[in-house]
Amino acid sequence: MQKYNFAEVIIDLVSNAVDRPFHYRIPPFLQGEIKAGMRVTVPLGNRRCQGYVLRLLKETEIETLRDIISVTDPEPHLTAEQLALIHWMSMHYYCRIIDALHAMVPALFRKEKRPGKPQVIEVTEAVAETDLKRSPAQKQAVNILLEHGPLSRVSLNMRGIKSGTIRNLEKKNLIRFVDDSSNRVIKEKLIPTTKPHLLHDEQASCFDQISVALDSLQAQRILLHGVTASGKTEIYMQSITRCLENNRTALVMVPEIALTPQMIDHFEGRFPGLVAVLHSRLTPAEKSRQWQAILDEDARVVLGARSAVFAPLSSPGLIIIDEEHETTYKQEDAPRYHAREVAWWRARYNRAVLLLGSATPSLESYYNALNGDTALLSMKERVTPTQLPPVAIVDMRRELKEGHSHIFSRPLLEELNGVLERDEQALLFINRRGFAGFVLCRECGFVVRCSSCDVSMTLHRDRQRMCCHYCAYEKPVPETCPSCSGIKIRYFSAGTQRVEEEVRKLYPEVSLIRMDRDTTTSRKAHKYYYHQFRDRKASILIGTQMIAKGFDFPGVTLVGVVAADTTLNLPDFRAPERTFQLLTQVSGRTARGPGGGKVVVQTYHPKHYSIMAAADHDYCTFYEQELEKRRQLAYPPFSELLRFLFSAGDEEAVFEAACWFTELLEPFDGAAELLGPAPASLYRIKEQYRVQTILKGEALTRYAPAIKKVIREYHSRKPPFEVRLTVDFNPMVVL
DNA sequence: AGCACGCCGACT
DNA sequence: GTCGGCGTGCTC
Repeated sequence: MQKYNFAEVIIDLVSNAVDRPFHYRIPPFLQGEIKAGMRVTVPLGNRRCQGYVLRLLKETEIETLRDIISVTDPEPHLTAEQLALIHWMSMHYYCRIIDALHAMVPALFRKEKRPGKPQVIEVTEAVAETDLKRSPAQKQAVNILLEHGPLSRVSLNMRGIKSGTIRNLEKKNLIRFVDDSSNRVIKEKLIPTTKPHLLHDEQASCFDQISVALDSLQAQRILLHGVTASGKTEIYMQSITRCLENNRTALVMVPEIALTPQMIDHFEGRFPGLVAVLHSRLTPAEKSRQWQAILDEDARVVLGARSAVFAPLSSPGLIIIDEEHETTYKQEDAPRYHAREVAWWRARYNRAVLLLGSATPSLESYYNALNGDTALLSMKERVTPTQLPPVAIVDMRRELKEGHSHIFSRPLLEELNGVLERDEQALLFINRRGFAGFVLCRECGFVVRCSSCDVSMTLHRDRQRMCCHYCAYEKPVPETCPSCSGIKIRYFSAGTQRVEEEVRKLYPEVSLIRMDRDTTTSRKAHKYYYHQFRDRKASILIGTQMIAKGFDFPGVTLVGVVAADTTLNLPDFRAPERTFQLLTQVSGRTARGPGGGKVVVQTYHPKHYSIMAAADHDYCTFYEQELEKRRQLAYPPFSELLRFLFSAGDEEAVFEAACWFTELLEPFDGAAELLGPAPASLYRIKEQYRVQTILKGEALTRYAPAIKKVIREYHSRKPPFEVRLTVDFNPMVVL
């Protein structure tokens, strides 16, 4: 048997130039010491670098080999699963190998020297004769240790013991650190502080089916489609319990915004001492410790946001993604992964169940459910029966025709007056995010669209042209409406500031709060306004996206959507889906109080299917229609998109680079559809011109190696382009 | 990334 | 005559 004399190493440097494995010789003194996944120090040029062993090799073609200098860890730093996932991500998301690795392991953990043996804390004999009445924190810590026996530092942290307390106890010689001799299986019984709730019929039937899946030990994907407040969280928790009983671990993902202290308490209450929490507010040291706890199997349940999808749980049996349709699960910079896709990869690798929960599932997940790739479970009842609010659609064309051209329609004003008279509260919602200009006829609602891509065309004011940023088709700006010949066809814009001004004009005495990116730069400000409004210090809250999610104010009896059209006419093929989800979400912001509530939606497209379906709370009709449209135009989920975005300050250079690159892609035209290069809808952002090319087709991953080659060619072109290229697989927004 | 190699302007 | 500017190219 030939020996592994060589190692394939990826260098820990973020650069396109070293985004490939390097081969090194394993010197005799390291023979048998080195395993895949270990960190090593290797010579590169005239210096030493950290690297990661991807795999061991028996032979290599490379002739100019150098020796590995040293190994960093006694045990592999990366698991076999992580190594495989890194490879998959670099192909699937067209990112550097090192970017995939960096996304997967917390920065500090990568740099730290790993402790040789895990240590646990035990009480010393001195505890018996020490009075801790005056230090309750220390007393609590000692009590926990007496009850459970020796515990690791993180285990104590997970039970609310601060690091300072541990330090003080050590100083007093009341505790000591010893090597951990236990075998770290579950060694404690679950003593939940919150009891499982009794499930109602629908919940019980869903839970039964999830249980069957969990017990089957096969990879399965389940979509739990449950209306708001139908009790999904309780199902999650009981499923986790089931999973732990099978001696496996569980991962729960929620959108960052939903990861509140209450949410964490909820899970820690049910699974005391077993929950690791991963989110962006942890300090690097805390994050690193949580990571170690997961590796040591101290934590058996992980709760976290997007990046928690990489949590190094040894044998996950259940991965839950709550609010699976949320776009925050897609990472917006390299590696541009989607947590739902990574989670499914991991579920397959580990033969685990992937449970996707949502009141408004993504088209992708719904489609998978329809064609049988995903099991579909539905819950239509709310736990506490409250009616979904009536939604009134206001036709803004008619308002105009009847001489009312104000941004607030008469029905909305009427409702607003009522709310203020009764001393209740209202939310006024205006979408501005990713705003791109479109042209709309105020008389008939007509919007200029591209006939082949079915997205709104973008107005380019400087050249006075309409442009489709998918296929680059152009035409002049119409002076009269092509549909009704009206003359009130113009650039459509709306903003929170404008809404605020108008409200102040109408109701000078009423106190109001505006929340958008301008007024809530700090997290503190966000919290402050939230509490101000909840404590009824203001009657009207005006805001963007950020007030659509997770805000529950019992005082709110009216939600006004000032301009549904801004979302609906975004030049993006997902615009109807986003509109439907948004309207459904904002509707959920009311009617939770005892008196119920109302929703008023203002639009120039009162008959649009996504608006009508949202108003009727009719999910199926919406999905059917939207899926049919996607099928006709071959958009996801019927295809995959690969977006190449070129950006630089020099307009000409951007086009030159984009054209050069797109020509290299031409061999794929036919196997897939090649669109562009075309100016991006948001053509200039921060002085940067943006041009894009889109590749649209099925199973694009087949071409990944060839496309990667083209990307590499672009980066190594001489003379080089001073134009940034970003590649995004299935982008969430194409603006 | 980081560092050497390399070929043109103002200094002891 | 040399010191040093940063453009280009490479690292198993």
